[in-house]
Amino acid sequence: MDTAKVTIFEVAQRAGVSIKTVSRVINREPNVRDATRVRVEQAVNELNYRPDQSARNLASQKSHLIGLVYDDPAAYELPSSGYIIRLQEGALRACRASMHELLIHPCDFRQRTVASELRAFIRDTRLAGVVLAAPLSNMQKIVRAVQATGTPFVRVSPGKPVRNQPCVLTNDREASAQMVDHLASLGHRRIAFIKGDPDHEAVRHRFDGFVAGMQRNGLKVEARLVRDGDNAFATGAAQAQLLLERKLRPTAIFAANDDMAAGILRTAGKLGLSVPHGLSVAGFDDIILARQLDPNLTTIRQPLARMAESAVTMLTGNIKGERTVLETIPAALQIRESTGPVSE
Amino acid sequence: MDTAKVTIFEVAQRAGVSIKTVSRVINREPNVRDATRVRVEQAVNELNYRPDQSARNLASQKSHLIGLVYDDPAAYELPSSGYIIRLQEGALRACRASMHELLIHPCDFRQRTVASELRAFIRDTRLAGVVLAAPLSNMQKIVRAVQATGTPFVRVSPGKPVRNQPCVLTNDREASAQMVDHLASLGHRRIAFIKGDPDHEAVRHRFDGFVAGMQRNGLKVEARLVRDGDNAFATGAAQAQLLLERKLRPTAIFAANDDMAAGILRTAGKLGLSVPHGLSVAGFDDIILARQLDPNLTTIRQPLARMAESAVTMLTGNIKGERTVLETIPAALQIRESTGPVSE
DNA sequence: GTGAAAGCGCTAACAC
DNA sequence: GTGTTAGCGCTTTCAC
Repeated sequence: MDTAKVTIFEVAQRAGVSIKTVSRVINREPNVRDATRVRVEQAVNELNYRPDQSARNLASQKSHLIGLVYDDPAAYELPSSGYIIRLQEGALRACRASMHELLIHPCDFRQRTVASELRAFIRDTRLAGVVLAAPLSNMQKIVRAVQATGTPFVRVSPGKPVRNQPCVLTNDREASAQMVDHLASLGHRRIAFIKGDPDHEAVRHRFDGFVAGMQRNGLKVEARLVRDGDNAFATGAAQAQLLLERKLRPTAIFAANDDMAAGILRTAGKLGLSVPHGLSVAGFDDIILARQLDPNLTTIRQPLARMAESAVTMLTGNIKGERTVLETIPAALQIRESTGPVSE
Repeated sequence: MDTAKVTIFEVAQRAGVSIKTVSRVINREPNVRDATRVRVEQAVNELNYRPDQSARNLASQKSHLIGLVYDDPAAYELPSSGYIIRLQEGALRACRASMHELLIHPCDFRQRTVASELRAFIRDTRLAGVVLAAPLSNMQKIVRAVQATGTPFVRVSPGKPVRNQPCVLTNDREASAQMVDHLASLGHRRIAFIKGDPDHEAVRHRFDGFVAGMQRNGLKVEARLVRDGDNAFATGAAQAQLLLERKLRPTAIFAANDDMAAGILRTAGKLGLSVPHGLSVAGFDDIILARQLDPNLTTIRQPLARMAESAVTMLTGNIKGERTVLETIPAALQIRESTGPVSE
């Protein structure tokens, strides 16, 4: 197919310039006369020349590899696949645009050795940059380990910014508050909330947003209507059972994630309570299942793909001198069938 | 954090050997006395030396990168995320075991330029090997493009083997037949089948397996009970509607994939037909949704992770001289709630 | 604007 | 068994 590999020398020779000039053209460096540039480009095309990445990497001491680091789903249940795929989708988009390649690196934060393992990975691969996804991006032990390598990195996190740690955020707290606005506008006043896994900082913000939303709508957060959860379907189902057994039951339940919201729907079904007529249900994440449930789940969609895309762009852009250190991409309410007006 | 990078020279000096010996130790080459090896390893540890991948890549003309190539899900609906994640999971497992890194590369086979785009990718990254997943692995135009690069590759395919094309297979045809065995053992005789997307070779085998299964159980394949499909939920729902409107309706419907099977369940629900008492439903793929449906879906699970793992192992193993060219990993029936005895 | 020379840190081939 | 000598194909530095 290809004949022997064509190197920068052949190109230089054909274009009648030195290899350095070819190098300049390839790397879009300044200080090349237009005419020269054109000649070189022509030679590149004619010879079908492609620079050898290994050689560039060695000489320049960096690679064109972006690492995407996220929590290892093998340890989770499979719903996390949607989360990961969307991150990858965005990261890949940005990688293609900037001629980088994407290396995926799930890692288990429950393991003692994460930090050193991550350090080794980054060092061995000489990554051009690292994208650190939640929940890892909210664990300072891990972020610091990455930071210590000196490799550019960006946190992708629905959380709070941290000094000196480049980050792509989303306004999940505000989005939660907006969900309360939505429920309030439908006439709901007794709104229950099922919290998420307390280990996930990002998920905690959702409760904060709920509280903020209740307050700004003049509604009272009743302690009994706020339940602990752990992000699992079963917990959503169980807590919903407890909430709906009450004499004065909530007219709406907002769960910190979709899995638990799905559990709520199941319980409502079992209790013969129609949704949304007898009960409104809202979730958070917009997992694939959300649109497959009956009724479709009203939820909040984090712009994961766009966040990851933006993170990679920050990484590959920074190299050329631009500097973005913080960016916020808004989450969007997905109003669907599981929320409706109160009917009492 | 790290001080100046330590190179093979420092290690050699400290161990009192030449750099070549260090290189031998690192690459586990033979011809090193044990005592020497130990001294070198000690020096490596003391200095915390890590070989520079870029340098090795350049010198050895190959990288430690494995490319995982699959159809771009952006063009599909999101259920494919489970498929991709499982492939990645297995590939990553094997990569970690052999000290390789995984580069993911979704690509859209509907695009005219796939072949050349893939070629450029493989060439530019100097991959150590390529794993080609279905449906791409069943498209000869694409397989040949990969083959032409000279880079080792393995097809991951629930399909038929092709001469000179290393492949990890699964017995999906036989698994489909086994599903018919299962249904037949429950007393079903009028079993309908909804075919998949005719463009996907792998999905066609499922129909073949259905026919084989019917025959070996002495059952007749009724043309009217075999419906065309395209892998989509909506199609499953629509075809189920047609099938269930018949005066002599099937007691079981077997769909070529889970999405369509989910559609069947929906239709059955609408028609007030209880599953499995009034109708048995079986799918293929074991997507995440399969266990979330009510009733849980009986289906067939392709061992995707193990297939991808095996593919990467073939790739990294071959390099050391071993040669496996074909491997078959069996798919397993997942008998759940959606199939049960006929009740007529 | 352009070029010459000097590496980047390793592996390969062959000598010892 | 072990060492020596050349590169791998590029980028960098600095001269012109």
